[in-house]
Amino acid sequence: MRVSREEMEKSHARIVASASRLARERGIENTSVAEVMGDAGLTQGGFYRHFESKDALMQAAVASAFEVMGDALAQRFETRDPRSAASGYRADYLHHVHVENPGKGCPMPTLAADVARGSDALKAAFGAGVSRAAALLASAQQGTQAEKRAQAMRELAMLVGAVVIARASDPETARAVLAACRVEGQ
Amino acid sequence: MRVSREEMEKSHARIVASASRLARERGIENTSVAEVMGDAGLTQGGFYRHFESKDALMQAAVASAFEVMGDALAQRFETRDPRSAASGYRADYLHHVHVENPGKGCPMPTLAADVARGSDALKAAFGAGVSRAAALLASAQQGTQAEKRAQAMRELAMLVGAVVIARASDPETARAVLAACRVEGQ
DNA sequence: TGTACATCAGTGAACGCGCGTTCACTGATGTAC
DNA sequence: TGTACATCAGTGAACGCGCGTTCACTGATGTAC
Repeated sequence: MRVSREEMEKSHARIVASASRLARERGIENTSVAEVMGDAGLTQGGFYRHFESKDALMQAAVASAFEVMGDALAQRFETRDPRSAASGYRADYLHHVHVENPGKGCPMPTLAADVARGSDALKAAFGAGVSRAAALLASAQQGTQAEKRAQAMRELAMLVGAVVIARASDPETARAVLAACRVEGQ
Repeated sequence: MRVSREEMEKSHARIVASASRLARERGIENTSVAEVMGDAGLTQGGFYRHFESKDALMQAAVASAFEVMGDALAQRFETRDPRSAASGYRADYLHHVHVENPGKGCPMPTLAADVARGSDALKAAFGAGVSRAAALLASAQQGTQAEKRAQAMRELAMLVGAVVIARASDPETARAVLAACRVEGQ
C-alpha cells in the first residue's frame, strides 16, 4: 500500500543507512539488495521505487558513509584545538572498537577495494573524502602549507593501512601493528 | 585424457598462479573458478582434481602471493644494505607501476578486505606475511629492537594505506598521496 | 622388455542455488472538482 | 470542506543468469605380470 511522502523519505534514508553499514561489513559484492531491504524493514520488491539499480544504491551508500565520517571529523576540529583533535582521532581510529566494528567505522579501509574496481564517479567521491580528511588533519601539523598537507596525507595513509592490516591479521599481529601506530613516528 | 604426473604438477602451479593474480585484480568473490581454469589453459570441469573447493584454491592463492612477495623482499635485503634496500622498496611500492598492476603486486592492499571476512587460517597466513615483511624492514631502522620493529610496522602501514587509498581515488588525489608518502616522515 | 589393464587428469554438459531485476497487484495517499 | 478518482510505495512471486559443484565419459599414463 502507498505510504506518505514523508514516510517514503524515511524509508529511503533507512535503505541508504542499511546499505552503508552492510557494504562496510561485508563488501559491496557480498551485500544483496534483499538483505539491505530486509535490514531497512522492507521487502525487496519495493527497492526499485527508490533506486534504478543496485549500483546506484551503492554509490549513494558510499557517498553517505564519507559524508557522515567527514562531518564527524570536522566536528572534532570545531570543538577542540587541532593538535588534541588530531591525536584524539588517531587514538579512536586505532582503537579496537573501531577495528572490530567496520560497519560503523571509516569507509576508507572497508570500501577502498570495492571502489578501486568501481566507476570514476565512485573514485572521485572517495578522493574527495580523502582530501577533506587530509585538509582537517593538516591543521594539526607544522611547517609550510605543503608540508602540513603532506604530513597529514602520511598520517592518513598510516591510519588506513594499520586498520586494513589489523582486520586481515591474526589477533597478535593486529595488536602489534595498532600499538606501533599509536605512538608518534620517529 | 590423463596427463603425466609432471604435467599435472605444472597445471596445478598454473592454476594457483592464475588464481593469485586474478584474486588480486578483481577480488576473491569476483573471480570465478571457470575464469581461473580458463586463464590456466584448462576447462572448469577438471578443477576438482586439483582442489576440493574454490575456498581451498583461494587459500593456496593467498599463501602463494605472500610467499612470492616475501621472497622478493628478502632478496632485496640480501643483495643490498638494509637502508638502501628499504628505501628502494618504498620507492617501488609507491611507484605508479605497482599501483596500476595489483595482479602482480603486494597482496596486502589487494587481499586484505577478502581475508578480513575469511577464516582464521587465512588471517594467520596474512599476519605471518605482515610479520615477515616487518622483520625485514626493521633491520633498516635504528633504536632498540622494539623501536626498530615498531618503526617498521608504521612504515608498512603507511605503504599499504597509501596504495589502498591511491587505487580507490581519482588520479589527482592518488598522485598527492603517493608523493607525500615518498618522502621521509617529519 | 612387452603386454593387458586399472587409474585418473582433463572435457563438456548439466545441476541447483542465490541474486538482480521485473511484474501484477494492493490499498493508502494526494489531488481535482 | 467533502467526494471521487488517479497515483504510486510497498508486497510477494516469478524471471533469467552466472556461479560453484557434480557427473559420465575419454584416452593417455602408470603399473602389475
